Amino acid sequence: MNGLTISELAKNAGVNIETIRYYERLGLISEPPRTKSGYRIFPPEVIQRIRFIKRSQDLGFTLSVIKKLLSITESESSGCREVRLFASQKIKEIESKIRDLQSIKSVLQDLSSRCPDQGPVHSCPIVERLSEGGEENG
Amino acid sequence: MNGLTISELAKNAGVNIETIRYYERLGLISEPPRTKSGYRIFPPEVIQRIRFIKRSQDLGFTLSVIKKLLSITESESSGCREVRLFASQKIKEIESKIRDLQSIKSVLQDLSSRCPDQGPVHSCPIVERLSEGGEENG
DNA sequence: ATAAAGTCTGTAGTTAGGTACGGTGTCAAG
DNA sequence: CTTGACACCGTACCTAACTACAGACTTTAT
Repeated sequence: MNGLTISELAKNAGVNIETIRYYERLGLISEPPRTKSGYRIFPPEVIQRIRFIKRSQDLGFTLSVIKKLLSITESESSGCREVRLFASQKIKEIESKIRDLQSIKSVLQDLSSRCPDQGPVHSCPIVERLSEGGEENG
Repeated sequence: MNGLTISELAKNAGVNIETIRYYERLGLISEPPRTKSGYRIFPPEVIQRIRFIKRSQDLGFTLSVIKKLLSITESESSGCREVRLFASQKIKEIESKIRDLQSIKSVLQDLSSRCPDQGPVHSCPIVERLSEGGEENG
């Protein structure tokens, strides 16, 4: 039998042992067969599966999204379209996050540029802005 | 005495009561005086302080950074320079985050553009990329 | 006087993605 | 047969920033 113990799998996939058991609990990898004494024996293709998970995380997918993604790639009935849908949704999310960050950045840059970089803090426009906020008063 | 109860403060500052007690535990606001029966009585300026905290969060500062920021704005000896340092550090962080997101986005866009949006998943470039990764093989 | 609303404390739960530990059982080498 | 490495399970811990709850006490309104 050409299976891997949990630590062999961990080494091959580049993750912690506990992470594997965690993924199993979450249903990201299926429960492997066990030896008569209860040790997990993983089929080698689980290495690829864990790498898939890790690469997907790098692209900003959460584990719950990855779980769905995996089930799509496994089901025979579904195809490219659904996967592409995931991707385009994620692109939208990323774009919106970038916009948020850019507007925060320009606020900070504006404040910084008006800060004399010397003198007491009570004349600092950054602090003023944080202290007083915009126009709103409730 | 013109103090606020915790719920008055919460309403004025736009936060939850529990959040106020949480900030107190973290040392973001100082322990207020109490009535003889133990109720907190907040000086009105705490409203501004909590708003300061909230606005700083909006700009991406964590509570621990905000705590330092608050101590700077309170100390007489320190000034603009330190505050500006915080801001420019945060700008750098934001820029790096934007770069990360942009590179993730272009990977996804590239994959999406090569996806035929039909057909089975085993011919989908997105899935292929996730399954096989780049060149590395360990 | 009594009920409703407010406050107190300490602790536990939440989300996300793990990591660590304690106590026990198992496998391979010498 | 003993030692050491490995594995098992369940649970607790971690960061971050809250949020909720139980059970007791206080204040306010009627």
